[in-house]
Amino acid sequence: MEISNTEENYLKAIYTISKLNSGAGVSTNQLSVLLMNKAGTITDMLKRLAEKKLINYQKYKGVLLSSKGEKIAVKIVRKHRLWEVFLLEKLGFKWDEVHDIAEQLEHIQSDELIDRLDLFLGKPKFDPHGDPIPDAKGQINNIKAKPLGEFSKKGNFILTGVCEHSKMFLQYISSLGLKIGDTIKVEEINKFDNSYLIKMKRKNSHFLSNKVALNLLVEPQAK
Amino acid sequence: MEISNTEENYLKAIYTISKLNSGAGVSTNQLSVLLMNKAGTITDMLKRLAEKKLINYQKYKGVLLSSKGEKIAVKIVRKHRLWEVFLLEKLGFKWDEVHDIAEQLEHIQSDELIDRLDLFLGKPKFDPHGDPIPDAKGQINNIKAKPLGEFSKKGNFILTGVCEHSKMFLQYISSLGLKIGDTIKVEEINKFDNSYLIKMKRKNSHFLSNKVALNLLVEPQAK
DNA sequence: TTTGTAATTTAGGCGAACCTAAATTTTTTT
DNA sequence: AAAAAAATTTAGGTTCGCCTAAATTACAAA
Repeated sequence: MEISNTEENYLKAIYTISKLNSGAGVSTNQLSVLLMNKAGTITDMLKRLAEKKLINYQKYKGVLLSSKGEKIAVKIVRKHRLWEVFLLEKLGFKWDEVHDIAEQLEHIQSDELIDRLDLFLGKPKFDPHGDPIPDAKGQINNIKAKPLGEFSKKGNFILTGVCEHSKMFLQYISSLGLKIGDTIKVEEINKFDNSYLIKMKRKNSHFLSNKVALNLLVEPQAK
Repeated sequence: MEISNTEENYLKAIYTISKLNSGAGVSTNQLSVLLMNKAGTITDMLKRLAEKKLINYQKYKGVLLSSKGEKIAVKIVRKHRLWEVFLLEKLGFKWDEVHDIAEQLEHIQSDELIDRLDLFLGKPKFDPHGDPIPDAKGQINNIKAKPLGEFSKKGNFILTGVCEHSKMFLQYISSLGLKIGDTIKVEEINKFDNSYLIKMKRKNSHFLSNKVALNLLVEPQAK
């Protein structure tokens, strides 16, 4: 079955919003805002997607992806994030420049291409923003990442992403020698201001203010 | 001005055919064959492209690119060939697998992307088929490559491309250990059947039939 | 529970890019 | 140079993806 770029964008939008909705039905209005189309246009497309069995749609009741539709949406997310990694790591783009281009690249059709790109990039688990990259089977590394600042236990964590994307912040954490995927060991937590004393592999210890810690997404190390 | 993917494909097709025509006007029929659309469809589009001043078109008289249209066509060719190099050299695709994917990638819009890709690939002058890659200004390295079979002199040549792109042919020449960029030394030419005795760097000598030699694009080594 | 408002759907239209079939122009053949 | 054939254009129709405006349904408030 042929699926147009536009249809792909709708599926992706439904996917994204239903995640934010924590799985609840996605409304026409929400889609109209995200996709910047009029509500009537959205309804038109929902009908078409429903005919193709890509979504479960009942008039006035909101919409959710069918399993077929979800498979496609996840694949687009996978492609998007892989291309972002490529643009950043291989071509030297900045964090804030990659999104629009990845938005185009995510529609390139070739399974072989995705597989090879994945391999070329070293099968990354996270994209430059710390979001997980679904694997070839659509499995998403469903981490329970939270800001480091919300944990109050010592021990090892893995840096999986950041909340704040400003140049200043990113430069700061790079200057500490921190990058996505690194292991961070929390040695002390200061009860008074909730600052952290951390240590990275083969590096010196550092203090992190609570403000910084709230912007570092980590997961407890599996061990 | 907005130019759609479809319009880009038409410009590229006109460009390609007019090269083969050695610069003569491109007919509706030729376009209809190459683009696999009906003649009436072609006429529709030619009118639109003419309105946008991308082509010079007179009813019944064939069509040529305007300078504006040519600029765009050359850029698409540049993008196509750069992506081909990427797919081949970085992702390990085979010669015959890259075309369809590059056909999609050539429409990605971002000047920054092309520039960075170009740099990443080492500013290659030729694509995997030996066709020249226009530079950022649209200049094409206009080599005087001819089929080896049309030279009747001994000495050193550089393999810059092939005429025949079939899997069988490409596999045959790979099996001889030949690839684009290699130096070929012609040691003997058989006057009777115009076959060639050649030698490559650090390899054994081989016979090449005239038929094969006619499909190898070479240029005499500068030296 | 009725009424007003917000969300959604329906209806009718538009341009892009395709099609078929008929009309026209060019080219070739006799 | 006239007739036949081929190439091209025109006319009218389709689907996709969008729009506006009107009608309908759902929800919230009085």
